[in-house]
Amino acid sequence: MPATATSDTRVRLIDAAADLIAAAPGEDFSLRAVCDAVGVKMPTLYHFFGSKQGLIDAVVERGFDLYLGEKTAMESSGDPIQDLRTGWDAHVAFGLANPGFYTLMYGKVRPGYSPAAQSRPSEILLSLTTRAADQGRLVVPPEQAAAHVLVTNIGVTLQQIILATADPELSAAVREGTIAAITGTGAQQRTPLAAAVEIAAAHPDVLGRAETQLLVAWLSKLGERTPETA
Amino acid sequence: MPATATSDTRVRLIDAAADLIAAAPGEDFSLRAVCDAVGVKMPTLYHFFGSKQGLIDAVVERGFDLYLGEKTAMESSGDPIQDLRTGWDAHVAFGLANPGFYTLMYGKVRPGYSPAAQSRPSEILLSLTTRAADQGRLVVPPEQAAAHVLVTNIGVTLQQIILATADPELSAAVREGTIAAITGTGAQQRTPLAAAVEIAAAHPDVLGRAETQLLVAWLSKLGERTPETA
DNA sequence: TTGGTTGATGTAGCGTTGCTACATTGGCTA
DNA sequence: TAGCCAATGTAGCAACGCTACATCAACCAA
Repeated sequence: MPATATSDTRVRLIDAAADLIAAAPGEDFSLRAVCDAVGVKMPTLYHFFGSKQGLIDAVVERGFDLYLGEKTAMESSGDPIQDLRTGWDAHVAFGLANPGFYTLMYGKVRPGYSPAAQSRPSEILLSLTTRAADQGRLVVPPEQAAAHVLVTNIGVTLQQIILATADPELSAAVREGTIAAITGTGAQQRTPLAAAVEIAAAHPDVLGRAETQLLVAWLSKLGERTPETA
Repeated sequence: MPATATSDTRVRLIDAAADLIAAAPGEDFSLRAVCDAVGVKMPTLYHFFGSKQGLIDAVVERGFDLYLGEKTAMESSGDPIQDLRTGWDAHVAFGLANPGFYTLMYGKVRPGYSPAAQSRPSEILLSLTTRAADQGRLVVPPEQAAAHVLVTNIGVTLQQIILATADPELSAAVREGTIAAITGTGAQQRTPLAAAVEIAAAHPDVLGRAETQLLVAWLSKLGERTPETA
């Protein structure tokens, strides 16, 4: 009797499937259980989704919508590397909060297959590494940096889902290790600020004399106020 | 009529299952297909393995036997960190060569479940990090170092299985990034200018946001025009 | 009004799946 | 020789993904 907006039934089927998946992440689920939950017979489901994989695809799409909805809610800090950090933590947090969605989005291991919607967050990631590269802060191409971040971020998230335990210490360690690897930042023995001052002073023509003088002053101030970088 | 050694049928069932799994890694497989391949009926399979999961467990066990057989074939270099590198590469190589086994061993994501046999390679890994820690070469506890290595190693392997493409460059980058993270030996490959950018961007409050942005731009320009400093 | 098209749903049933109750066989041992 | 037990077959169950077909309501053109 109903038929409210643009196919309410379709949405309810996706919701029911997502609920069943969330109740048993990583496990299989029955289409008949989905239909029973909505109060509809199987041909209706097949009318909308064509196959079980079609329904799963729709659920995955919704998962990425949810994920990106949370992610775009946080504004950029202006620093791409810092954005990488908050993006990493958001990724892990989403996986732990939604293991059902996450295992479908990133936990299905089959050669040659990955959900099309994966490209959406991947492009955001790539834009961040590209900005970092434009600022000369990467020691690897932005594509490889993005792949490096994605692969380790997924690995650390899947592991925590399997253990059913959040391990923020491990996540932070892998995160910082990854960022250090793509930026070339490691344990320092000499202060790079002093070295940067030398380079600038040796090439006053590149920026102009006044700008160089100001740059040197700023670098010195930075060195005084950030003693941990020495 | 046969009945050669200690249950030949059991071994042949495992072999047939492994073949089917290898033919379609990550996909499901049918017990009847396994039985047909061996020329036996289902109750025989159930006599030996009790359930489908029982058969899968046996296949996984064989997968770890295979993996550890390859792994223990390579002798120790004497240096635990170097052993970590060769162990990493052996792990990735095994996953790429045996995606069917590997997805069962490390690719099944279900909260609270992981194959018992996983502990065998994990203990080898932990003994390596423990030796490294005894030599004072780790900046984190050996348990966290082992977890860090395992998680990134699995992540990089699963990704390459999904893409059905070996990416030795990415694998090596993640490997070295991970080792640098647990040993604290940062790759000193980047220029002091990039390091200065890093410090400035991490402390935008010292100079102010606009000034920091200008400073970053100047340092980047300086880097482009003074290639000899790289 | 009429008649046809289209989307949405139900009835019924197909073949396959994991699994099992039960019967049968064959070799080993008491 | 008698009995036990591991190994295997026969037959079938319930649940699964999927589909041919019919039905019904809504819309739209003649």
